[in-house]
Amino acid sequence: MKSNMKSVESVSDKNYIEQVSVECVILGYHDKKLRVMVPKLAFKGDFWGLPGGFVYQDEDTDDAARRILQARTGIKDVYLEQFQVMGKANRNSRAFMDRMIEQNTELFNNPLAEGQRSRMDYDWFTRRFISIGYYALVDMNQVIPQKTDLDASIEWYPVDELPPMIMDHNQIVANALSTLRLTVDQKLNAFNLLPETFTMQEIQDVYEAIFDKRFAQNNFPKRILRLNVLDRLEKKYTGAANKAPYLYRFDKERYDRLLAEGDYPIADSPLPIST
Amino acid sequence: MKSNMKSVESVSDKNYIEQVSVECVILGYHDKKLRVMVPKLAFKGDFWGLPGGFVYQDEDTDDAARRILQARTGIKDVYLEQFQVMGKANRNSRAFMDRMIEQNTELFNNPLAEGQRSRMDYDWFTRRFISIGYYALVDMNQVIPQKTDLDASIEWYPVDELPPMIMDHNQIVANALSTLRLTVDQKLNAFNLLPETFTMQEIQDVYEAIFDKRFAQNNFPKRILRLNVLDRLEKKYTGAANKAPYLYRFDKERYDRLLAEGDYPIADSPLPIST
DNA sequence: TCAAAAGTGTTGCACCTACACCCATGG
DNA sequence: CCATGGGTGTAGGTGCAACACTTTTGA
Repeated sequence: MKSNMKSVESVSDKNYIEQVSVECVILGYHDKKLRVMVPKLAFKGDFWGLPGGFVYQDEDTDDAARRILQARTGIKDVYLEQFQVMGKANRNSRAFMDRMIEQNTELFNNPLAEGQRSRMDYDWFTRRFISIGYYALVDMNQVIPQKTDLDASIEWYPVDELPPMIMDHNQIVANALSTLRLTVDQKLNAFNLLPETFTMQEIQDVYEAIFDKRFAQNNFPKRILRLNVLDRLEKKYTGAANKAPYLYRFDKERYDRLLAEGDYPIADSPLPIST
Repeated sequence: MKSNMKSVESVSDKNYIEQVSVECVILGYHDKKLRVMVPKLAFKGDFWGLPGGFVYQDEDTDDAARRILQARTGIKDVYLEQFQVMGKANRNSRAFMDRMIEQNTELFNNPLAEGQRSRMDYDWFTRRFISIGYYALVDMNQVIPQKTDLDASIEWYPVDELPPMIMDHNQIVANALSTLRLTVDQKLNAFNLLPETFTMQEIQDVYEAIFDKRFAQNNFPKRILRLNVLDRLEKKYTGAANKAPYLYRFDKERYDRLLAEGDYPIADSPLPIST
């Protein structure tokens, strides 16, 4: 495992927790579609895989996810939720690694490669891993996908047009979406997909993208304003030949306060807004 | 770590995945209350802790949870859901272990104890652990709590009268309940808390226990029958001086079929029933 | 005949859907 | 003054909460 592996070489010495990994589903929104940031690996053979990594001994798993996200998104404060553990005994990267090595023999059969270390890294990587799935919600306007030196490319793919990914990564994305749909009414986290301020139509479009379903245009504002967590700001003059829409901002402090005061007992909050 | 530790001695040789544990919240229902099965440890000092354990290299995490559950409940087929990962870097049992050893010096300062192994086990146990939380839903009528040789007692506690447990275990129970409340309408798993057949009043009582909230008596049957997953059986003559209620059975096959056919897209299923 | 609990019907309210209509803006 | 899209109002339907009522059973 030469050159390209250099950046993660001696991975077995890195003071990681063994056999535990973190996988990140980075979700963004643009042009009425939810999108996932997916890197393509810098090897021959068209391998796509979710951004992932390992957990240092002295690091919260949340912080590990944040570190991995920052490398690809460049931003530090990311909305993050842990949503699932992949814990199957036969869950390992051996099939993928073998396919990958087979199609990149010139890299891996190099007699100059540090044979011992390669073997150790191969064994380390292909053990059974318990993987913790996180999803992140980011404002695509603030993020320029950053290639690491393991990536051939890194791009946003609409959730319904994902490339075939390695291992169980397509399934992981599907699970992340299910969880988002199930919990968005409790967590009110969809706003993280938009800029600081947004119009009513934009947030409605986001909800419609999340649920792949249209909502009534007159009720949506009523329902979402009833939550009492949006501030209405000045109007947004776009230069278009129509009425200027109002801008809104999600007041996270107010939401947290309502939660803390117990006025929002999760079981009977003034939700759902997504029915 | 003598005598009582014998049953888990040489834990470091057991081919477990390192620094990963599983904690189980075993939920039952009786007398209008949700209850949790909580063992009390067989040491001086009143230590309660959730049933937990470790994951073998060749074992699914789900199966590890099942194995741990079977030891305490005696039953093999248990409804199980993974709901959270505790991943804080400072999450370890050192504070608990030190308190426990302090109050049980006669066991741990015994010069006959195998000093080396004790030390190794102490170090193994008190490392930082990433813990996977599962909750189980069981029919209390089918379960007799089984003490393992680590338990002084094992009992059902109402969720609102739990003893103070070690580490973050009280918080884990709270999170399990939040998850149950959030997902019960999608998973329709509350039936696992009752026997095979049950009356309408019983399942309503279960929902009321889960949500700590009353539901309208006339609407509840309508809503839950609308789901089209309950079979109405013969009446149940109890000998009581009142009308005999019908018995119902949850038809899991029908539910699975509806899910598989896509008639129940999770996002807009004919739910919720718990509003 | 009565008490107890199961089960059903009625009324009012809240919210949702569908549709129509008004408003602000720039050309 | 018109086209465009934001924003709001109305009418009909559905479902839920509260309450009252009927039914079934054993004593």
